Amino acid sequence: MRPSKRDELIRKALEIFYREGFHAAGMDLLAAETGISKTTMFKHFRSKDELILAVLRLRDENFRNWLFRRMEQAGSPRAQLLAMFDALGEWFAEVSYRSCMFIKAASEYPEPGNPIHAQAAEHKRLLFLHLEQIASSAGATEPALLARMLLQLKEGAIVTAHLGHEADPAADAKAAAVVLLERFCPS
Amino acid sequence: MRPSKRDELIRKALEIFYREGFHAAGMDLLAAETGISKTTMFKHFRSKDELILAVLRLRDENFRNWLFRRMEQAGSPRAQLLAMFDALGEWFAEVSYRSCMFIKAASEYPEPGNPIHAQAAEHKRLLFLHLEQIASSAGATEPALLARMLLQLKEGAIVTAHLGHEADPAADAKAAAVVLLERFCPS
DNA sequence: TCTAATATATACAGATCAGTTCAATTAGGA
DNA sequence: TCCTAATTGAACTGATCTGTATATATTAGA
Repeated sequence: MRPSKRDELIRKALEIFYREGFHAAGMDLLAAETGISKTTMFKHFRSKDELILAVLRLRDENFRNWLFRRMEQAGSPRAQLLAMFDALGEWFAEVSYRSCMFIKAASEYPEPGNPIHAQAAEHKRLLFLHLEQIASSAGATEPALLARMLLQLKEGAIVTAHLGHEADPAADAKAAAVVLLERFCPS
Repeated sequence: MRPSKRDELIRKALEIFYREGFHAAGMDLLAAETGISKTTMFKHFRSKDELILAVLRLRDENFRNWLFRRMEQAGSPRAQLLAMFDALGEWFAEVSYRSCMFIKAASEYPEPGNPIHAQAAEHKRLLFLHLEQIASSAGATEPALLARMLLQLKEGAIVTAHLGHEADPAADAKAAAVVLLERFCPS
């Protein structure tokens, strides 16, 4: 029960950073919106950047758990790969949808050497490793290449859902994925 | 010769915003790095947001001119569509590459109603219209769908080139585009 | 009830934020 | 040369930034 305040802070900070942006959301705003005093925040985290890193760790865990579980429900490896885009479609439909937290983090901390940037990159790497394994299970001729292609469609759909005018970016990405699977994943 | 200071400011502000981010780069930093006084900046632009809008207008013009010219050199419509990814590859290889200015703008101004966000979205729309027309010239069965798919690959490659570990995102995207063209663009 | 950890409010430091004011300076065109 | 517009430096406003200091209040276990 003791670390609950810390967890509560991370959880609420995640929502606020996602909604407002990292630079735009100051520590005073976090204190006001979370009801957690600034003193407590800086007792749990030495700096704002460390809080952001903790937020990104939570987001990575939540997002991968959510996505991979949705994919598992689909059954065959091939169906799992396509199910990713169905999950994305549900995500995009949320009214609070505002793109990917890690793309946003990389946008605000553009230097690759920055720890926040590096942690965002690590999330993408973990996604790749998982997709590569599923592509391999699906009997893909080039699992790594197929995984990279599907992930590019995913990132493109995420950006387009936030920035574009298109009706259903997830459906477009899925349709493209079907074609790629036909080519690289003989069934 | 009179509006040169204004143009110079926009041009230099573009580089600084692209490198540092919009929130991270303050007006004082702009004044220090451009050598243009803050007084002059606020005489040309009522606010920082208006300067950002001017920067995005310039970036839109520059980027589309550059990309479309590279594509035109390729010859046939089908080759033009693929040439987009070759151009992306050259862009990604620049040491100063730090993702897409419009994705970054949308990340820092996440509300769709924000004028900066809207202007970034407009850039993506103009890209779509151009690609749709080329896809149509190429005899695509569904030009709009093909254009949306190729653009998703483009955005995905841009994000991956900034945030990923992959060796050559542009080549991956091009390989996927080849497959999509075979399917949607009978030659 | 005592103890020790944890959280609180409040005020503050020092820097930086966007934006303004104003007098002095520079430059171009007639 | 003269006139006008553009630009400048520098100080300034008031708000906000990250982070700290201090003293008080809350909480939970022994």
